[in-house]
Amino acid sequence: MPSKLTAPRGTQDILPPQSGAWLELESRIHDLARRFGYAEIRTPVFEGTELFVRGVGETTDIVEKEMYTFLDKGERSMTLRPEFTAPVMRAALEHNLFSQGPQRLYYVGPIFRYERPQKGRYRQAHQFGVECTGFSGPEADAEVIALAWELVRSYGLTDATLNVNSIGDDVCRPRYRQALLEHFRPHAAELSADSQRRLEKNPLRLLDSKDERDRPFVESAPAFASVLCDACREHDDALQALLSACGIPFVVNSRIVRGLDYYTRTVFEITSSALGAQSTVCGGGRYDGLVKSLGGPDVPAVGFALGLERFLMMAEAVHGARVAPRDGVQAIALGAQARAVALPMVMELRRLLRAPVFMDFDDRKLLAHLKIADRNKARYALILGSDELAAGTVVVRDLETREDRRVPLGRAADVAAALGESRA
RNA sequence: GUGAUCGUAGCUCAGUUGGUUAGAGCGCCUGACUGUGACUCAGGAGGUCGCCGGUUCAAAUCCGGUCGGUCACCCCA
Repeated sequence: MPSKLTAPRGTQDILPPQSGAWLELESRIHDLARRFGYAEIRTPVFEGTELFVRGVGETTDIVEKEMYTFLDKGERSMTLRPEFTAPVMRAALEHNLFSQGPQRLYYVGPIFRYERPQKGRYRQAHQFGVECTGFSGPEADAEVIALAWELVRSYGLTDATLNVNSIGDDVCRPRYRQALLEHFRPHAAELSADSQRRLEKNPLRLLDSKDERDRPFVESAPAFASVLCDACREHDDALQALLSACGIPFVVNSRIVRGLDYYTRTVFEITSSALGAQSTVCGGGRYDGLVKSLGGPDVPAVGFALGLERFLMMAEAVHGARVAPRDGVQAIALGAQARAVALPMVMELRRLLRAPVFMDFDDRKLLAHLKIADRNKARYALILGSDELAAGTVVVRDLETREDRRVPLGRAADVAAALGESRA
């Protein structure tokens, strides 16, 4: 292919019929969130860079090397959002939402990360996520997890696994860190180069290393559960009991640590074998310190982000590409005169019917028009030629049963009724 | 950022040790069929062989670079 204009690396165009799957997912997301009592929030696609540096964490990979940052014409450093949590908290803070009690917010939209693309990973990706603020108890954790799981469940994604873990709080995390250091340090020389580097910086990260050399040490590492403080222990136990009571299947996975700095206590991931190496479709947890660190009140929060591209990949792996059922009407008018009569009726039908009404304006033979109807997966064809015009009728052909019916050409409502699909 | 691998019609791919005008299937258009679709048959359109440079009498084919796709590492949705 000649190197003409192409979509930037790591981005993709979503064309029909794939865009149909997106539309359906998004509409189910809005419906699901609404039923859980969450309201949508929309924030700018770019923000001042400082927000992400403070909100996501200065030493995280996202901030260190994955952000699309640029100077605007006023010399301000701006960044395309690499995630939603910091912007949502910023907006909530800016508009004083926290002084109005607990908030249940959700978002859907694109995020940007400058990474090498691979399966399930893009430079522009789309996320659905929720943020539940103002509740410090495990019920909020359970609610948020239940919401994410409900989406997975409603799609029948049977190969998904919910992994839950606790990474403690200010009291016990330092203790755990210490325990890990003591565990790994004696074997430092035997660890992978990456892990040696991570050891002093962030020993928690060693736990999700995929390197074979690290495996034996990771497996024998102490679980966070062994050093959890009483408060965190209680929170975690209660969460697990709630999940069980709600009939949500989960596994406790002590290797789930999450990469963003702001998490406290509960962390969880929904993973699937259908996604290749990027096996996480949804990740989230509690981040009680985030709002305060952004200069706001001490408000607890839980949330998650779910990758739409990855979710759709899972859905396709389980269900295959969907075959759309026949739906709608193809209006076929033969000749200019017939078109002039048909067009107003088509417009009227588009008001009366819920299903799509297709019409091609080219001068073609009936045969060609029927082929187009077939390609459009129309259920009915409305045929208006010179014979019909003279008789004041229109032929309604059921493209599935191949039955023809003649109905009077008078009112579109009669035609709609003949199609038996008029809108309530 | 690192590594592997691949770039030939809209799509999926052939193309023999470098050798004339680069092929197939699907899709698209037209016709067989004055007005009744998934089948059939016959035609047709569509390609600077990703791009740039090199080797050669000769490059889709060999070499180098570059861009892009894919997969993995890192990290994450």
